[in-house]
Amino acid sequence: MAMAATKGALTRQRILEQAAPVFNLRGYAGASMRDLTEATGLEKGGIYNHFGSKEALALAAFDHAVSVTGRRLTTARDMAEGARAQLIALVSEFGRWARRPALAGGCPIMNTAIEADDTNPQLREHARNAMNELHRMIGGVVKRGVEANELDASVDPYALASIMTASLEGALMLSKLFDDPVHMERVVEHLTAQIEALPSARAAARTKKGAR
Amino acid sequence: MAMAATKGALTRQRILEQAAPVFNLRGYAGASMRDLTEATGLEKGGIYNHFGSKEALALAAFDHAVSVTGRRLTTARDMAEGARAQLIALVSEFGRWARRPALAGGCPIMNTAIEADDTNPQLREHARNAMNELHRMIGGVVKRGVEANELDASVDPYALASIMTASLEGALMLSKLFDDPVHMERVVEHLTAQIEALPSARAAARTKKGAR
Amino acid sequence: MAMAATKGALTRQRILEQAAPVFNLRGYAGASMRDLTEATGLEKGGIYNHFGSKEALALAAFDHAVSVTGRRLTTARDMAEGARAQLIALVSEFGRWARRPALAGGCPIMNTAIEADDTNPQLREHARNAMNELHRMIGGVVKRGVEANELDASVDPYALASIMTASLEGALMLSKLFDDPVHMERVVEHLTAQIEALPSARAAARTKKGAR
Amino acid sequence: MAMAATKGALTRQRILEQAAPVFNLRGYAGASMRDLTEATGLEKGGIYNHFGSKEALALAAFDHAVSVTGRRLTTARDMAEGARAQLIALVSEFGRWARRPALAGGCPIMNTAIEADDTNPQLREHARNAMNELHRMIGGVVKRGVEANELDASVDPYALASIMTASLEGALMLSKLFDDPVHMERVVEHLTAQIEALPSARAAARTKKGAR
DNA sequence: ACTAGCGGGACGTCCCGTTGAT
DNA sequence: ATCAACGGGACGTCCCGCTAGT
Repeated sequence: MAMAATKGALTRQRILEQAAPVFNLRGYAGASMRDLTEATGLEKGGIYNHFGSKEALALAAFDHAVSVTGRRLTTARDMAEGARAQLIALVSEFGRWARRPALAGGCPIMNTAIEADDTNPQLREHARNAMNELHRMIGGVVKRGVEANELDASVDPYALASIMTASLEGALMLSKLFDDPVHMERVVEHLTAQIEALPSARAAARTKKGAR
Repeated sequence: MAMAATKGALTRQRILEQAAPVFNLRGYAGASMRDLTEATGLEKGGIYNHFGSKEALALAAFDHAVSVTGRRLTTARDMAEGARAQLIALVSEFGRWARRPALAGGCPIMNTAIEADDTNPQLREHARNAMNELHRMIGGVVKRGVEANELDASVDPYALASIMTASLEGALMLSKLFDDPVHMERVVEHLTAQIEALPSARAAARTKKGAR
Repeated sequence: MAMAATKGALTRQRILEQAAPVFNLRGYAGASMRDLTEATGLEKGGIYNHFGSKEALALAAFDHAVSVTGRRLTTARDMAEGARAQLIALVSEFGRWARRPALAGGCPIMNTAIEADDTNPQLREHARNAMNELHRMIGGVVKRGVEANELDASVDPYALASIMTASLEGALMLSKLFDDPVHMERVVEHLTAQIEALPSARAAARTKKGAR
Repeated sequence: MAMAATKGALTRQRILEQAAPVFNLRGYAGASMRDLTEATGLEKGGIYNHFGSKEALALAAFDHAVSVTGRRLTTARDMAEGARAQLIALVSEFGRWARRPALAGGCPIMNTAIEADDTNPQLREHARNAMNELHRMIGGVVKRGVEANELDASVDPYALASIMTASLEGALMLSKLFDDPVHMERVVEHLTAQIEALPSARAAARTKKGAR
């Protein structure tokens, strides 16, 4: 039973892997079924066996792309210890994508946000969810840093998340546009300095403990 | 009369004004000639009298959009005095667009950069030029601030420009995606603080002189 | 004054003469301004000086065509004496058009009736008026024949008119379609026999006068 | 299945049925693709899948129209017995069309003959064929009447056909133009009388035998 | 009366996304 | 999974009827 589904599921997976970069490079409006058949090596009918419409395939391919890139970030984060180190690991991993993209075409979340926000509610919803995950990933690191008395409680987790997300995504866009990683490098450097300069909780703790 | 060629030019201008938001909202691949005829009130023939192709119209509409939004920024800049004030004025004007877009659909430069960077060399070139202008606008303010002994020479004009551009564009994307201006507000606040904290030239001079 | 209008009026007349066969051959929808400029040797502006629209020119050209062909019929009629002879003259003249059209393209009234009856109320109205004239021309000959005691009062002028008009127009269509005058010849022969066989008034008169 | 090709053929048929009255009403030059898409409910692509060009569709629609109207005539003919009765049945059926057209817009053969004779050789050829059929339908009834010793051999089948066709077509045109069936009624009455008065073969035989 | 150019829109090709038969 | 065919509609060319400027 589980095996019966296996072959089809593999094909489905293969389609997603090969369709994701196509959508990410050409956009959802710009990618044609022809582009997809060429990328997958399947005929249209073959694709339609697994996805009811181009729209459904686009959504699944987007989710696939997000999960791939997301995994890269969580892995990077998990290899570091301490809030500042984890934040810097995230910045650093994302920054690397200016030279070696995690997925051809750039960040799928930003690409989809830009293309779909005014035109495709379904895709926009997926993009919102994905961006939220990224946001929460960063905010979560900060939160745990505060809880672990590593960062001062005055650090607003989601303000920092907004700033980091915005500048990293913006920098990726700039570096892709100019085909020049320098923009990303500047932003990475800036963010790293900001993160290192985040106020430590020790002072507050000391105040509390040793006060009076 | 000298003004003989007027009528056609007016129509051309009208087309640009009405086509620009269409392209900016739907993307260049997503905007159909039908969308454009509906937006302009002209039929295909009427449009093709003024632009040789949809591509040519897209380029002209992009340039028009850029010049409109660019003018907003230069105006804001010119109403302030001093490098820091001008930088803050730019940030503030751009930040306003999260609530009241200068052009329906967001920043045309970012939108076009995202859509066209992998697919449309012509558009990408225009987007590069436009982004370069923005970059130079910010860098220029810093440079003149240094020359006027207002900012310390250690401030790298183009590093700051990359950081500001990236985070503003990224923030606009976030606020549009979530339909929530808070992301832009956080970034504006952050950038404002950064700008205010830029080292003054006097301090550096004093330090040099009075050191030891 | 009268002379001042002369040159323009001549041009107007020339346009009508050269436009009429174009419309009659190609139809009003099928004739383009280009066809008309080529036929007249004028540019579009030249024609529009004399006619406010293609529609207006078409109406005038139709009326011109009708007056030309109508004149041929009245002339033929007026060269004969007596009702039967006049009717036969009309049939004969119309019949001649199968071999030598009075106007290139056939009978403008029928052509216009066929083309315009469902689509162009203005043209249809002109066609109705023209056809009515033809009808009255035939009916008038019969009427006067009855009044002159040449034909029996039992002859219905307008029934005969309908029959003659219908079969002559139909025959012209057939002969044009097949490029074969035989159809017209058969109808002319038939109508001539019918006309000759129309009951004379003498019998009725005699009856009246010498009745028992 | 054997019926595999069914769907497309049905659509093709539907297009013909809905395009035929459009062409018949507006003419072949006057009917636009837009008129046809509106009438058929299909878009251009849908129509061009089934017909290679507007011209090809026009020809097929004409043939369809002719076959529909032709069938009406053959049915009427076949419900009568004897040459005279069959001729009268044909006249009567055709005459009915002045009040209730067999096809919106009148007789497609005449309409096409008038529009296409000077401009469209292909359509003219189809019109010739169709008119020939009608001609032969009438002539055939007469011929068989002669062979069956019902009509005298002196009756010329094709002369009668010309006269009947011409006057019926002409009468239909008149009644449509004036929106008044009286013209058709007069012609139907006239033709009916003519048909009834056709010399019988018996009379001729008797004459021959019993002459002098 | 000519000329250039306007805005309109018909036309037909091409390819899109989708379906169904095999 | 393939393949052929379907209906849809975007695209751009071309020419239409008409206007304005000279």
